[in-house]
Amino acid sequence: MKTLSRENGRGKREMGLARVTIKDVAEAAGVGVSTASRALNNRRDVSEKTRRHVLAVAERLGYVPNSLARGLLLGKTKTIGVVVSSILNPFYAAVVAGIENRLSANDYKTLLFNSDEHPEQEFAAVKMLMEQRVDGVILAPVAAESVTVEHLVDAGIPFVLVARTASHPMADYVVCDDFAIGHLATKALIDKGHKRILMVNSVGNSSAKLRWEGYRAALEEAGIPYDERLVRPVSPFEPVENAVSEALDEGLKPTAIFSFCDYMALGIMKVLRERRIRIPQDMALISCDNLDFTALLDPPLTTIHIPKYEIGVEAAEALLAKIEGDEERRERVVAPSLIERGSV
Amino acid sequence: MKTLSRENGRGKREMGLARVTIKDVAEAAGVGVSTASRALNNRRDVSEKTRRHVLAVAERLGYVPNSLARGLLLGKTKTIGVVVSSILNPFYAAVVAGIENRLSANDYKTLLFNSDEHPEQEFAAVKMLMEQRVDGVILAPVAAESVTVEHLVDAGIPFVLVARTASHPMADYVVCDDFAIGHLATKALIDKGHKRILMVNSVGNSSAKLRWEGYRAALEEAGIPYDERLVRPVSPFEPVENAVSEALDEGLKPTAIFSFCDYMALGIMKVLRERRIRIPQDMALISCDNLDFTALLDPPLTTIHIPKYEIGVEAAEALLAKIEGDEERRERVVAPSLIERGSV
DNA sequence: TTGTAGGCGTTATCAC
DNA sequence: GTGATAACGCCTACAA
Repeated sequence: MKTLSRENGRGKREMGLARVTIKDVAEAAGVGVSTASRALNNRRDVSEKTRRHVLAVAERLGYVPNSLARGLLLGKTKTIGVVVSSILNPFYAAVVAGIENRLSANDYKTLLFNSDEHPEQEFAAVKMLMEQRVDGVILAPVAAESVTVEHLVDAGIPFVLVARTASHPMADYVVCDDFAIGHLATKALIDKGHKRILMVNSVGNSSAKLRWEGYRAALEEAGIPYDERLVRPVSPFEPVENAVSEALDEGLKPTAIFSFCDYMALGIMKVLRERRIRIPQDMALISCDNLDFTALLDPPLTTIHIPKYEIGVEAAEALLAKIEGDEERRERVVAPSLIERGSV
Repeated sequence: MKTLSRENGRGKREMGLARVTIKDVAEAAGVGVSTASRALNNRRDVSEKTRRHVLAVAERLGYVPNSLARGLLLGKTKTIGVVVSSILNPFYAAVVAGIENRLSANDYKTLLFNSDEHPEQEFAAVKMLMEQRVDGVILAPVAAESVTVEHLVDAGIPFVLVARTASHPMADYVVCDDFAIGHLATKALIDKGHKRILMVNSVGNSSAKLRWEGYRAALEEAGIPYDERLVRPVSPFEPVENAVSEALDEGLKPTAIFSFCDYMALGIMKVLRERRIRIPQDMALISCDNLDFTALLDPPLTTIHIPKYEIGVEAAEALLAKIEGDEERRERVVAPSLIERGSV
């Protein structure tokens, strides 16, 4: 029965891995394991003298506590799982940065997964997180109807949706006011005299739906008829360039474009540049996110600011509260704002 | 003695957490735990019939394997720790994306930490990773002289440096050829007739040092005297704008600027714009990274392409090989390339 | 204040 | 092909 342990032990020693356990520390310090444990965890019920001694011995031996063992015993890992579509998207990078900073302030680790906008990948990620026994999950759901959210609710894992919502009545969330975004952007365009506004939208998620509603509301308020053909849902797997080119070729004669995000705006600008369509003289362009490079584009991009980092921070706080046992529903909607620059 | 376990059990059940263990599955399926384990892990030494039965029962009960327990026993977590300065930096976002994709292809999880360019934070991150018992670490060291690297070597944890190196002779790494970058950029400027080239550099890390050497080499080859005042090391905590403004105010009369990265170039462009210094007519600007927005800046930025994603992939592969027991040293240096656009 | 022992959930070993 | 059992490293209730 020693085989397993010896093999493991040797394997690790060969690689020089920290094989020192609390038992080793206790023995070397000439105390019992529980005393060592108490000392290591800065508990009060140890004499100051032994505490110092144990700590010194642990240091000398290069003792590294094993979170796996601790997590297994305690049923808590101090780890939060985060699932967003892609960390390559600076929008989510900012959100995640906010989450991570807030979480680490409370001594929580962040386990990050990308869904790449695939519901299956999203689900698989959450499954992994459950196996890792994370204490909670922060999720930017791929779709409004999300099996993943269902699963999270069933499993009883504390979670908070971020940036996007899902239609589950139990879900807490921290999002930007997407209706307001759609309305704000469209109205800004209308105020400049535009009537035929091409909306290059995302598809499937809650933001796309709500911004579209905001777009329609603004049109209606201004008495401008809604033209379905002017709304282009672009899947994340399709290059924006194609969608824009198509729309432009169909003779819809838009005079302005409302882009779902700054990244799409980049593609749109590329197409316009190739076609020698000048911004804003021939075509106005407004976008969303306010990523930091937008101010230095040619022309500087008019965009809707979304407090990305702050949304991440708030999501983390909401989750922390839930984990601490706060039963209150959290439905936080933060306000966007218009950043006027040269593209409208 | 039941107190602890009962309390844990209840606590979890209250929250609805998956409390189903392999033992529960075994009992419900009417088999022993080892049989259940074999079935769940798709081992051959189980009859197809029982395998299917066990799997069905597990599914019905909503069994979620506990990676903590498994990791504790096996001494392997299938988790890799990654430490970069900041995921907010699109350069590292790309590197991490490459790492994550390659790793998940081999069923490894990625545990991500930011160092924020602080050696202490970097060290703390690695400490956490060790507590989590990660199987390996990928690190973009803050400084060339790194206690963290030392620590990693001492602990015997397989690791690979990425994007930057450290001066430890034992360290494997995957980097871009920073000397070549410095040389390439400087030469491109020299070829356009520039002689007074302001280098806005980073500080402390290996890339900064090597690019500076490349810069000097290119100058020397062209017979241009090296002027120390034209090299500006900018710490990550200092806004580039200040450094550039200062340099400009000192009457050094540079005709071109070599920026350490596209992000710094953004700040540089802001300053130049405020001062009504035209690019490239009054001042040439070349940068590094080739982030995707650079093509659409005003003017489009000439920059050195660094294969960020690929570097991440290669680092992951190198680490995987090490973990599999490959003893071979890995010192991979990938080539940069010049992307000529309108800023030079 | 300190030591002893049990168990968290899993898998490898060994006997059947 | 299957089942019992011993660890992995840790923390805490209890006894001393």
